[in-house]
Amino acid sequence: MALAHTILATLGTESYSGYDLWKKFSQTSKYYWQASQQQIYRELGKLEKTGAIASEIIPQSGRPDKKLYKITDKGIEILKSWLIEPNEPTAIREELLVKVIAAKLVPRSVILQEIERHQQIHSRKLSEYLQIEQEKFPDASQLTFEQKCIYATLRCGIGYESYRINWCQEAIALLREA
Amino acid sequence: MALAHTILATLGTESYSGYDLWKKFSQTSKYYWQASQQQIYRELGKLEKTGAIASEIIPQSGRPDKKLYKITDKGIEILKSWLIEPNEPTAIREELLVKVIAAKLVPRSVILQEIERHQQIHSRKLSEYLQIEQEKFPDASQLTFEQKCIYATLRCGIGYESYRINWCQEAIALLREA
DNA sequence: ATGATATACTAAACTTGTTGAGTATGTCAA
DNA sequence: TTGACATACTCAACAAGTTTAGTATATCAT
Repeated sequence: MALAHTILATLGTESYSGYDLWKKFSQTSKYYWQASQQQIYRELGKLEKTGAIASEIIPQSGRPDKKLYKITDKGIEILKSWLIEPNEPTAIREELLVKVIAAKLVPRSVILQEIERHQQIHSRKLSEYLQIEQEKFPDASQLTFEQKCIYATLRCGIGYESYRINWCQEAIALLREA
Repeated sequence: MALAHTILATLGTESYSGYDLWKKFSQTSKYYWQASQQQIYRELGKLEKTGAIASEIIPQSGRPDKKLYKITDKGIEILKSWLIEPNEPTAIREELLVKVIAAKLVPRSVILQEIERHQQIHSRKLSEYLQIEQEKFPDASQLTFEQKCIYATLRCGIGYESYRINWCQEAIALLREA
């Protein structure tokens, strides 16, 4: 459901082609929504059928033609009515914790190393996000409302990675003891 | 993929019927995996077909018969080989953040109230988890390895809810300012 | 000149997650 | 005695997410 709304929200600010949307999702939108190229193209097709977005073919020389999508008035209405509906918090599905539950079946080092590996992945993401924060949001008090909204999603990403790192450290300490 | 492994991991300790597994998932397993009754029954059917689990029908008087499932040697092997494979961290899909990105389309109070609502939901879960911690894990140093593994998943749940509450507070403060 | 990478999109099979209906029995409270 | 709730399971349709393959052109490094 929400991929459609994420696309509508992104097209609310600016027009994008499917390919550009995918790049946007791989870069800026990754703090809150992850989607593959295929998913985005399929969703764009559906959204165009319902009339929430409209496309225009942009011919390009030397490159394949582009389909530039923009949101329609109907799309904005769909987005607005979704915004005022409450939604449930995300369901938790954490593979790493399933592994922890089944840990006794394999040598202890297997799980400990996997937790450490995850910690490193999250550490790398955290430093990336902190760098973006320094570069793009050096002074939060100077931001417009729209910029604050984007900054809030970055802060959520920072909080998430920090929480993951902390848990990994705690779990390693807890499970390493004899 | 991982629902099958979560079921196998749960059946690794004790035999369960589909209904009991669902209750277990709604209670203890909820810190790391959420699944509906229908999903569990379907997955059990698949797992039995592949021979990872075996069922035994338990006749009951006054109640419908029970299908008690237990893990097979093949199931344990499947679980073990999954455990030693690395896995990627969970993809982030946070509807609330999509709403924050599109916030400018509706009055500011709409988003602020929704964030507050989420904060309350997470606060309720956090106090529930903290109470379970006090009751079941008063002294972490006294636990066996298996108990520590379960405790680690509870700590993850506590960390998650705390991170969500903190972010909600931060976001409300950030977005409330003029 | 060969392969890797980037642009730009389409198609389809498959798995996973959600939603709703249906079957059948028992307990407990209003 | 009627309805709500709990036990215990099956089936089916649909939406969302994953995986793989394909079309076509351009740049860049080895």
